[in-house]
Amino acid sequence: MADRTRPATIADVAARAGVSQASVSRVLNGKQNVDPAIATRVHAAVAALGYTPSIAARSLVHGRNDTVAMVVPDLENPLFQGILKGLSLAAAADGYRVLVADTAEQADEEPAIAREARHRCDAIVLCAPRMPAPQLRALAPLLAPAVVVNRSLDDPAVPTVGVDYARGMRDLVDHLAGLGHTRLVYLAGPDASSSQGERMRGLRDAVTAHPGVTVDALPCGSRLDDGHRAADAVATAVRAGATAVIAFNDLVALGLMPRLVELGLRIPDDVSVAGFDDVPLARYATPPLTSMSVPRSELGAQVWSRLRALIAGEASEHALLFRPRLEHRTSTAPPSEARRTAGVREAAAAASASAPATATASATAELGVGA
Amino acid sequence: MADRTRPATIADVAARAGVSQASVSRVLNGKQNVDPAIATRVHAAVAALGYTPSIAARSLVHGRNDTVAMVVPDLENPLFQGILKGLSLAAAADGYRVLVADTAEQADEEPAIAREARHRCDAIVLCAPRMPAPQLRALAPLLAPAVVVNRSLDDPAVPTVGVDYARGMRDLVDHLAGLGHTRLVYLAGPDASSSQGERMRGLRDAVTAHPGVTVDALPCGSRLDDGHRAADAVATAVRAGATAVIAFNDLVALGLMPRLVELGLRIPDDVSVAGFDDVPLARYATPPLTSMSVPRSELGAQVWSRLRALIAGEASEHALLFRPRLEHRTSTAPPSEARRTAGVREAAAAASASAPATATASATAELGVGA
DNA sequence: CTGTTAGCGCTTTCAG
DNA sequence: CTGAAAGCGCTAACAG
Repeated sequence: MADRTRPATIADVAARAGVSQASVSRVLNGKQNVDPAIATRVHAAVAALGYTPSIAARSLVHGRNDTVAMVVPDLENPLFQGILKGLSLAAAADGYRVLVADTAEQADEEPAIAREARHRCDAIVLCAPRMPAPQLRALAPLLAPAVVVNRSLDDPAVPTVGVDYARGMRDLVDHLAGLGHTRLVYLAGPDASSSQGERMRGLRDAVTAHPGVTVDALPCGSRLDDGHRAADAVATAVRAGATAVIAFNDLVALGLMPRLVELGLRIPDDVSVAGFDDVPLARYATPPLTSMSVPRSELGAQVWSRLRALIAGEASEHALLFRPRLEHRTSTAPPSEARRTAGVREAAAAASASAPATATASATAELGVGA
Repeated sequence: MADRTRPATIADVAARAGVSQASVSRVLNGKQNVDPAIATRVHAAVAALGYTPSIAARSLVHGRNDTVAMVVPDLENPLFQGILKGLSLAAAADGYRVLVADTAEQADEEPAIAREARHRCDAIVLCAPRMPAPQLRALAPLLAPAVVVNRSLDDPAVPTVGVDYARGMRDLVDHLAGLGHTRLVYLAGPDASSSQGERMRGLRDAVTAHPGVTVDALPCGSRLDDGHRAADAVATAVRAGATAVIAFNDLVALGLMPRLVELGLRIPDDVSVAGFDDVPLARYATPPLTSMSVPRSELGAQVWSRLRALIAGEASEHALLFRPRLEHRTSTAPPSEARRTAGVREAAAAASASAPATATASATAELGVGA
């Protein structure tokens, strides 16, 4: 039937149906009023030839290709995955597809990758937590239509969909303080990460609001391994009187907890642990991990909503910020009375048995009110 | 300088450089020998105009757009993510980008989604574990160039990159049998999943090879929740004498373990638990989860290697199958002597205290030699 | 209502 | 070695 050597073109269909290409185009795009008889013949020809319009040709004419790009630093991060999924599904509902560009954490390559990806698509979603703010501020407008996700940007022309990390941290500290914790440890994320900065801000606000509470920041990272490696330092801090740990995110918390247990600490009896992001596994951790829930998919969906508006030529909407929600689980509880009141703890003794005594105080930074 | 209203075209560059479009094209594509003087002027014009070739126009002429599609049933599955990441990175190294098409588990929509995605790209990667084999066998060739990942397909024209799930299961049972376990429980994945079928095959082989060993298959699923929900049934089986559980994958195992502990069972003292895939979190689970490691990124990289060959017009390579590697961790250990020899167990009593006595025997299927 | 005619921006013969 | 011209496949005026 159909000639399998060369994909059928609109000309083939027109010839076969005995009409002009314009008519075929009209029929296929439901334009104007077309004689039903012609429509029938066109459809028949299309079916017989197995014709499908060339995306490339159509893109050239229309100047768009119904595809949007999303650059992500790491496809394996649950947060970015969720955003991508939400975006992908929402965009698909409008006939758009998503092109992914994993920058493999190469922050310096991001601008180039973003431009290239944008060039192939009608719009772009920037997820670049590590990119210096000035650089992002300069880059984003050049990529328009673009929306920035997971961080803020002071440019009304570039919509933003983010998470109020500062507020989330503040709420988390409120939670811990409410339980009676006064000496907290924070396992910090990558210095370059924008959300890390926002978290620190939230922490400072919290410390100001809770005069009796202190938070020591320990350098850590954003992944499972980082959390695992930070366990010794945390144990040391606990021995020195800390009763709760806030991890940069759930991955860090999840990597941290088992090692803490290995070091002889009980969670939450000896130390409470909280994460951030509320990844699916958090509720199934041992013990179930208290976390600040972030609506990953919804972030992606909202990104699409803004991107679509931009593509349609509408003015950019207001910045959107989701407030994380506390998911209180077993990993956080009031400090034991002994730990709460005394300077010396039973648990500390247990911990010191297996934990190295290496002091990491030099890397520690206590958050002052104005710090 | 550059006119910001309309993107510069090759004609603009040609005019500005005072040469023909053909020359511009030649310079930009490094074709033939071009007069250095002309090249210089072209480059200057390009820079001045901020010119970038139109991807759409180029695609129309070349008949390709340096993009490949990948359809996945669920972007949140760690296995698929890993494959996507590996593919994305490998493809990027050759100047290709990846378009993702999440089918949101709508197996019946897959063919349509796949065709649509393929139509926008030069090739496609099919990850469709739930699609009936006959349907896939019929579809894949129509999508060529295409490669199927994570399952096999009996078509020499369609390359395949998969995981030897049967062998993995076999090896896992060997491991468990070697530890002394004889009564195993298998938490089965979705019936429609091809890898579920392969796992069952491996299980049957194993049972045949180990005369004293039996495996009871319990319907379960492929996600955290599924594992969590299956805990009661597992506890019942343990009370009835089972000493080890093999989960369809790590997600299931990770969801299962905490609930098992809640029900009063100790892992691995009362019951050993093993997963499959070796997701990053497995090693940080409580207890660390024994799993069959699958090279996720490598799968993606190999997929790209095959796809690239196909795009280049080379003959399709032989099917590739990775053999999972055992990662023996704490969650599997020899059964306690008491459990191993006696028909009655101490742990069972503990378990029965909190676990409902509901029998799930009706949903159970023991694997016979020829089953 | 339908056919004709220009392009969309780029590459590529084919002359010169 | 370079320019002119012919498309790639499709859509969108513009006439009829």
